[in-house]
Amino acid sequence: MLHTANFHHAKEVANVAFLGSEATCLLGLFKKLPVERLAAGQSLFFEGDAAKHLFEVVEGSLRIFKIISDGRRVITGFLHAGDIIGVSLKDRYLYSAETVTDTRIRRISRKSFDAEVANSPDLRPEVFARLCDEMAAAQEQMVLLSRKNAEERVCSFLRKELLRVCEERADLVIELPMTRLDIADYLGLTIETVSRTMTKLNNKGIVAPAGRHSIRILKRSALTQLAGNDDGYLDNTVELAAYARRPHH
Amino acid sequence: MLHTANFHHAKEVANVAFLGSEATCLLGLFKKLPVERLAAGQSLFFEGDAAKHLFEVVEGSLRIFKIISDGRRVITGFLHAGDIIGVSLKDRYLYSAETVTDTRIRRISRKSFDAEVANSPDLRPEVFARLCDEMAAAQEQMVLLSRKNAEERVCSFLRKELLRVCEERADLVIELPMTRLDIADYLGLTIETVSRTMTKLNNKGIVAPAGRHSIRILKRSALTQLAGNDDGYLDNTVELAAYARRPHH
DNA sequence: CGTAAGTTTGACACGGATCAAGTTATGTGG
DNA sequence: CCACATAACTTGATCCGTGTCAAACTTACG
Repeated sequence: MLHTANFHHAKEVANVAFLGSEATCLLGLFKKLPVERLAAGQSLFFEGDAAKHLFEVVEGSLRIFKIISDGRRVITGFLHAGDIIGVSLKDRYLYSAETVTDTRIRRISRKSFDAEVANSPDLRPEVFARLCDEMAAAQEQMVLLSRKNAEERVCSFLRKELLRVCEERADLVIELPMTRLDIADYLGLTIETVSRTMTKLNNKGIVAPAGRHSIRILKRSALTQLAGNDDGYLDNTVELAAYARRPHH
Repeated sequence: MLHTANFHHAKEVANVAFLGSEATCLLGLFKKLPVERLAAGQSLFFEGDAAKHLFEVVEGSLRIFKIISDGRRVITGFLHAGDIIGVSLKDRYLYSAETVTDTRIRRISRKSFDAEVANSPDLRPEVFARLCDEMAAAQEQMVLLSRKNAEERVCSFLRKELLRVCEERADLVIELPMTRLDIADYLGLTIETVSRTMTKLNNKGIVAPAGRHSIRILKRSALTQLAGNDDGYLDNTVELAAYARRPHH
């Protein structure tokens, strides 16, 4: 089995049970741990490795992905500052993780993490909440991959990135640190289709180019519209009516 | 917001905190609760409803699904006896649930469930394990929807159903209680493509028809082969080598 | 036995993949 | 700081797998 190669191993300091840290949130568990730096394109761990650590993303972005036969890659998610990698894992990593940009992380052993969580009832709801959010995101992604066309996929992606950085802003320039290939492998498309779709959105005046790794959102509402309403219960009256009209069973 | 309409409401008996039940597994929490019966095609709850209950599937099968604009349906999973519905939920159901067959279920209020779990450290690892399994399944499904062709999808599905019922058997006739439309909406295909793919697998001598809701597996290994190895770390040497060969960043 | 729902099969269309070429960034060494 | 090399991206032409539309067939059930 593969090791976490290609990675500048930091010594595992102070990871062994400093119980009673009394952190009030999960990120608090990482606070006292040393920060490690990773250059862009480095591997953090591989799918199948023993899941010995959890990681806090302090700064930068990562991709997590799975590889199947003949080298097809599926990116199941991107991670950013404040995210924790590995909450939903048992003994093995279910995916590989690589940095997209230069990144700073902190790591905690699963052993310490589990011990802290077991000892602190306050933390359990947050672990649970993070798991649920991860699950909800996975389900939205299944919807996207199952039933959305290229334009809906790209708009969903841009909208998600937009919501992540600014809840309500007017400048509307978002950073997309990942490459087109990353986006394609995340959206279940090819790099060419992503590119063409971006061009189409330019032509429609919905977005405008702002450097290779940034994009300006001109019509936020159009983006939402074209994302193909997967907002679920916020307003699914229309969807459920259409569903009822559809012939099944 | 929609209510759990179309559903024969049972009175909510004995759901309020009978702490100290000392169940050693999650299913134990349901043991003393009354069984409810549902006919095929009944709704259990709708996406967006307040998630007041968790359900144990005692017997039968259910589908969980999301509906998006213009009525497109995505089935995110099927559930069977022994499964628990709603572990990964916070306040709202993220999907709708319907019975596929006549079904028997037990229900517990989320309040009781949470209280029992909070009070019993033994149960927490099982909650966590079920969440992780659900997450792992969701990721496999993302891989399937993102990068697999029709044949790989159908073979993956048949293989999954096969592994679910018999770990190692020779008779190899599996029940598929759901309709072709259900399978299609689960695999991100159309009913016609599912049908044609099944026919192709017949012609190849890999499966044989055994009634509308059953199928005989003739070549189990071929099925595994054609499923497009997403087995991850069990043997991903080949995949990783192919990935390394691929040009990126 | 008749009807309707579910499924299979066929003909054709189309969205996105593939193959190929050209263009624009990014980074590197002189 | 510029010239060059290379990676990343865009655009175009064509192909193919799956979707769509339509019809025939099968099964379940009243």
